[in-house]
Amino acid sequence: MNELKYPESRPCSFNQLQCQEYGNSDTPSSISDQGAVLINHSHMNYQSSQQVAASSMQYEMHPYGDQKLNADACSFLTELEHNDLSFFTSDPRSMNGENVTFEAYAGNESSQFENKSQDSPHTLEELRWRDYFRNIPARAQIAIIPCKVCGDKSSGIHYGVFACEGCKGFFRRNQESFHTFCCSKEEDCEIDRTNRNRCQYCRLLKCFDVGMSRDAVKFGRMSKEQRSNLYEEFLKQQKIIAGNSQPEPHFYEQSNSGMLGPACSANVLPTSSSSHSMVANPAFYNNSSVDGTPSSVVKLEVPEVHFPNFSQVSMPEFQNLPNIKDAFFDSQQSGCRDFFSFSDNATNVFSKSEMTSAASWHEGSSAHSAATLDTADGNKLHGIATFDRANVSSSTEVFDAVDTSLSSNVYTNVSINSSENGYGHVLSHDSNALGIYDHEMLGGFHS
Amino acid sequence: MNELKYPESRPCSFNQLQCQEYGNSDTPSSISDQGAVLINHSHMNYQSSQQVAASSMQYEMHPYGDQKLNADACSFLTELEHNDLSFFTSDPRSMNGENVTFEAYAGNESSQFENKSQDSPHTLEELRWRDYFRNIPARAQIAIIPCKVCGDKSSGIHYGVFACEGCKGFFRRNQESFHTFCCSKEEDCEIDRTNRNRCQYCRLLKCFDVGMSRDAVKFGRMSKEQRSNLYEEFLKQQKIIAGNSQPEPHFYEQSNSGMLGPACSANVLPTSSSSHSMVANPAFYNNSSVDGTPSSVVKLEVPEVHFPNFSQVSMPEFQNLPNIKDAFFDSQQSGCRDFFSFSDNATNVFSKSEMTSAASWHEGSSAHSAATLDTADGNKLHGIATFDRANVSSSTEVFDAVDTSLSSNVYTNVSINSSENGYGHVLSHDSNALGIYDHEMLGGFHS
DNA sequence: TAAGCAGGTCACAAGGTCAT
DNA sequence: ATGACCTTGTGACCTGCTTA
Ligand SMILES: [Zn+2]
Ligand SMILES: [Zn+2]
Ligand SMILES: [Zn+2]
Ligand SMILES: [Zn+2]
Repeated sequence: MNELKYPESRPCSFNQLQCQEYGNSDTPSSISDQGAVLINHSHMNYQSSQQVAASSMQYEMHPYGDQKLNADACSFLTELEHNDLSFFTSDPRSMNGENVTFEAYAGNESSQFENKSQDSPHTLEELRWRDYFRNIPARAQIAIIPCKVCGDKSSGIHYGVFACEGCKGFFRRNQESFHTFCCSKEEDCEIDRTNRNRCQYCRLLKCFDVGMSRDAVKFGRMSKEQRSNLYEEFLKQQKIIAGNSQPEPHFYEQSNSGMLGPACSANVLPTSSSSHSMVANPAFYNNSSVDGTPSSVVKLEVPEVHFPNFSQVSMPEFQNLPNIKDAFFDSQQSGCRDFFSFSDNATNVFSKSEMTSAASWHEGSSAHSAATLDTADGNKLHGIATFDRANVSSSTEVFDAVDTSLSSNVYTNVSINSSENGYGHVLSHDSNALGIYDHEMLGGFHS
Repeated sequence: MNELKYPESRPCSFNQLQCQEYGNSDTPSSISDQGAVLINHSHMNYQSSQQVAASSMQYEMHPYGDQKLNADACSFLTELEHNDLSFFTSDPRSMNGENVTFEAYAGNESSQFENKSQDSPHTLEELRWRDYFRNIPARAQIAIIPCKVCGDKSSGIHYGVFACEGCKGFFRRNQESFHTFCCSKEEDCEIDRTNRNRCQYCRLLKCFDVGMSRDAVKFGRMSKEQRSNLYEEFLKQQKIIAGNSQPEPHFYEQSNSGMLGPACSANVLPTSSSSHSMVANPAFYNNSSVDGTPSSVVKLEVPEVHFPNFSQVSMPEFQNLPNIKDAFFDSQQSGCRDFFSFSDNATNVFSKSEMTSAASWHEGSSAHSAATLDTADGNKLHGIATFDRANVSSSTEVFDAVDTSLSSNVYTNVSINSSENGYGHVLSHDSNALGIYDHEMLGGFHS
């Protein structure tokens, strides 16, 4: 039975946790004769603790300046094997609630997350990839990063460390008042989400071990560099998640409708229209009776999955959701692989989802895009975005590359000529899908 | 326990501040009988809720509303004596990790620091001098100067004093509305970057103590005097930083090679090559046996000074230094004076160093530059930069003004046609110095 | 013009609350 | 005692006004 006690003195730096004196020592935890634990923590000042946190997160220097990288973002699009990409791009600066834009990047066939080297993030594709994910809001990225203490979903950087609400409160309480903890085992209890409350001693120990400290407190909003570091950590976590996922093979039929452009192995996805619900509707993909009769029907095995925070939300409702300012929905192509990330920018992020199918089409003044996704955790998601085509068309680059023929309601094999970042507002999934194409997509919601 | 109150009325009079004690004890750590550590944490009153008026502190009105800085101590620039300047210039926007650029200005021979007149700042020389130091971005100078309140990096003169963004905002908020703060200790809490948020009372107190006041607000751009004062403050800070290093005196020889252009009183600096170390190498200047035999030798007493953060760093190591993204190394010429500034952009800056000699030369695809510097505090620094000549040549302005003859391996007397600031990546000091010229230089490291 | 700061903004985290 | 949720101070960044 070991006892962990610590003093109540105010700015609790680590050196105050020492047993005999207040000077610093690098000595790790040791056990006294009586079994009481003497914990020696090295003093951490503001900077050093930041560095510890950073190093523990394996931060790498950002390899490129923030602004310069978008320049040639889409230069490789001409190399696309499948050029039947349909998307809209516009200058994000011209974005607003009404102005719906859509962006697509093309890359190579390799999966951005699975295949990229952790150490050499200097390929153009990876740079583009990173540039993309910077647009995922910090809160969503933070939620992906586990608590350094217990592995639960972190809620931010607390006392210098990514930590969950629980560990944050636990650490705070133990900073505020006097406590004496004991470990009934070997002082090496594993701390995870489920058992973090079983041993306060080891939990507090771990809090210190991972670097939690009042001296590491950082107020105010993140600097750009910190934001970049957060992004790096997020990326790292994405890779881990992607590496663990075992998506099950799925079958779906692909058919050439003959309506699409020559280079497009087109498919027709008949859909039920006008559901005005944000919940994914498998019927959307299975229904074959639509006005525009497809030449062939694609069947997709699709579980019904609700988009978190968007379930059962009609389009007008969606636009007025209090927590959602706007939504972005952009795509990134790398060969024929599809990749999709969806987030409500609050707590839930579905990233590293393989897109098994996607469709884009026009409908009067609207442009639509739909996708089916295999998420990293084995679920399937469906997303449909409707864009105000009139607004999109006002941003030049877009329709230069898009077949705007409404008569055919399909996209032809078009080349992309815009490299700007754009965001597409996801307004609803109500639409018809008349074409299918393979590409990588990324999508998310800004809140 | 003291309470600090002050009214909301705009010009917050100091004498309206009141203090009152309440709250927390400052119990230090204690050791239990069994040797277990008992650590007492005081409750930290994030926001004082219960305050009781008691003893009032009397503050006197701050005597100065406007912060008058020291008189300008500028040096005077004379006409050019030596035009044998060799350098590279390029648009910094074209810079990248591979693209090394280099820029030089000419100055006169008189010592900027030692010989300058304090009282008559209106000579042509002084004007030039001012024009010169204005080329050190004010923002960079400001960043060197610590916040008078907490010591953090200041962002400018706020409410009359150099202050960081945090203390600026803190003071503003407390001017805007009524607050009541309490100190849980002795009203003398130390305010630094780490703990500035632990006692609002003492922080505000210090704001006043250092002279922050709405009456001291200064609008608009800096006057010349203010700009000069900023520079003085900057220099002062530099000296403090530089004073922490204790370089030992060192010898080096200087010789006239006769290989340089007509207007250049050329010298040859034999060097040991390929040391690949960022530390200044006196042998570089002492060695007289080189391919290009010098015609005469000059002996100078030179202390060996290591560039902070770059000591003993080989070129490959340097490029992978965790804290350094890239480095800039640029020079600015004004007349024939040499000026050099070296910084890791974090904590250490060696600026206003007189360059007593400099050399540039080509070596295959590389361009090199070496310099010896008399720093403002009387030390001497040595720096050598190697640039990828191919990349430099791709940025136009550079070689227009440079003799690129590789056969002679020297620079001729060329005229400078670019005044832009350029940044060069310092990759190593490994090189041979075959030419010497006098010019002003600025160099530094981006981190 | 451009430089430079006051003030505003709002992303963030500390600390408080309270149902469990 | 815990932790999801809330309130509030903080400060990095931006905008607009002012002045050289
Ligand atoms: Zn946790
Ligand atoms: Zn335990
Ligand atoms: Zn400060
Ligand atoms: Zn205090």
